Amino acid sequence: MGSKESRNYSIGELSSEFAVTSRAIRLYEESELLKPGREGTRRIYSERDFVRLRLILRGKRLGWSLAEIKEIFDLYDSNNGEETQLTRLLEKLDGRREVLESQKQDIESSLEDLERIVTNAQLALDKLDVSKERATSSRTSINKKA
Amino acid sequence: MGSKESRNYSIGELSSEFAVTSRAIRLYEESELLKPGREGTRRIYSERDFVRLRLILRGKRLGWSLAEIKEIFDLYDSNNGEETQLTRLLEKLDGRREVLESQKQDIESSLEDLERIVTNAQLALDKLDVSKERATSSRTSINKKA
DNA sequence: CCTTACGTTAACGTTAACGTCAATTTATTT
DNA sequence: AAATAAATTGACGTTAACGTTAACGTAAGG
Repeated sequence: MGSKESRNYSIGELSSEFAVTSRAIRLYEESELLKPGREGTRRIYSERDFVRLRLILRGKRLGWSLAEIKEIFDLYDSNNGEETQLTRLLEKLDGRREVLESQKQDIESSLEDLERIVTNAQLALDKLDVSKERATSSRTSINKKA
Repeated sequence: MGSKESRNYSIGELSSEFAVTSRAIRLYEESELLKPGREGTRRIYSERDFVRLRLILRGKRLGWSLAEIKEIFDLYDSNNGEETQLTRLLEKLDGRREVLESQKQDIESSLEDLERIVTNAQLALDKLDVSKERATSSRTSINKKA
């Protein structure tokens, strides 16, 4: 059971894989988001760390702070099967879901705004093109007639 | 034409309306995101400022920096109808759209993750409840038989 | 006139999230 | 063994986005 052939990673590998500096990765450890093992003095990252780093960066792209990300990790980790903990977990998760949903709504509003602006700009641009076309209509019309 | 009965706002009104400090609002001005008029020394905000403030806060909820938000505003404002500007505007807008779309994807991945965790927690909780129910089955079964 | 509420500028403080050395150690290649 | 590459631990610097405090102005109400 539980014998996943899991690779290990050096800090440099993670760094280049995810395009973050090693400084950042160490900071994430200091912030208790990653807990790499040691091989002597060197950090040795497991598959779990790999996954977590991906989650961290995804969180960052959504504008979350390291503290918020840690809260989620802790939440998930503290799942010890006790009813109180489970209930609390569910509550917290629901809170997060709400935030995500409203964030999604913000994005959709933004996309709508963008689209309106794009449409207007396109319209303005088309008008300009039409003017130009008229300005060169002699050549153009010949082509059209042919 | 163009005679929209537009209200004006004091900094305090905006502050309480959007639940941000006046300090923040002044900072947004300093960052050239808002350009309120003056009535003597006091700032007087127009409907346009009102709308922009809403946009600013939406941007912030999406994790954007004030500089990024300003870039968008500038972009939008610089729409002078020249072809080069229009083209540039469209390019930039497309860039923004890509970011928004990928951000949306991040959110959906997060929501999926959440749902998986919730499902598991629910399952674990249900099992606990079932155990409890068995423990009190005498009373329960009477009710069911009746 | 005095108080109260609201607003102003200016300046310093703070926190988060890193960047940037510097000095040293460890591992690998030649 | 010597050189090179990759890591390590401090420690200090930096930027963004405000918070906080001080010292003062202004307008309204009692």
